[in-house]
Amino acid sequence: MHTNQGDPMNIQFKKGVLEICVLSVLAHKDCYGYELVAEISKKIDISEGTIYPLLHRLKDEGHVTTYLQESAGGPPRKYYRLTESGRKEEHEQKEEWMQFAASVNALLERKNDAAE
Amino acid sequence: MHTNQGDPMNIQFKKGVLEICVLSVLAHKDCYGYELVAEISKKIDISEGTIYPLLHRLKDEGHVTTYLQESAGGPPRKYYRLTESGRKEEHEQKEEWMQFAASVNALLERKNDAAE
DNA sequence: ACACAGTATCTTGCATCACAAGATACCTAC
DNA sequence: GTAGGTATCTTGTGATGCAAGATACTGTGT
Repeated sequence: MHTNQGDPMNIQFKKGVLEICVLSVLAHKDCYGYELVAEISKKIDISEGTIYPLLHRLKDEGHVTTYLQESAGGPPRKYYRLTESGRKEEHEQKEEWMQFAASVNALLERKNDAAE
Repeated sequence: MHTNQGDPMNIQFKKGVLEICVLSVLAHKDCYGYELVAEISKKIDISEGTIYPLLHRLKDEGHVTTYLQESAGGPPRKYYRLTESGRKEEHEQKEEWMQFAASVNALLERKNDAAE
């Protein structure tokens, strides 16, 4: 798969963020790994070598459960579904991200030294 | 030093972001390391074990130059000043961050599955 | 003189997480 | 059977933030 939109994009920026992205997509609908890569790559480049370990981590932590489902042309798909704990985590991490991004923006957009 | 505002804050979120934060503060005025920690910690918790390696990296990459200056009560301060390359880097990374944050927000704020 | 706190710089070892590259396997079409 | 698209997973590497500590200068209190 290869669905990036040109730029290499700073890898470091993604640290920790891809987890909340996955949780957020799963909050809308159950997905299988390959599908998640395609879905998220519309906005942020992500590779399969990233998604599978991430999904296994989320399962180990009890934030998702899985079920297998046949597919037309290919091996069976492993779907991931958010648990209650996963929904709570999605909400908390989203809040955290929003606050973090706001803090960074406040730092970057300050045009004068005198400010506070 | 200890200037955080309560929360532990997701460490992973900071990866790569602290660099643009440092560049951004230096774009306003020359600073020494200890001062940068205090300045940035108003918004985002950062430790000294992070700032010094980061500043050395920026110097190795030619984005900053340094000069020593006596201080009233304590050892001399090493001030960091942005180079032309540093200003360019500051601008580019800021653009990159803004676009990245916008992409993440777009993913997180999508309320319906049907969207695109 | 001595100890201690505040200021200031720097280093070492550790943890986390994304990625590239590749292995595996299923199915369809040629 | 060979190639390509679908799909999952693993291994090793790299980047970078942190805790903890070492170093050193200055001023204050005893």
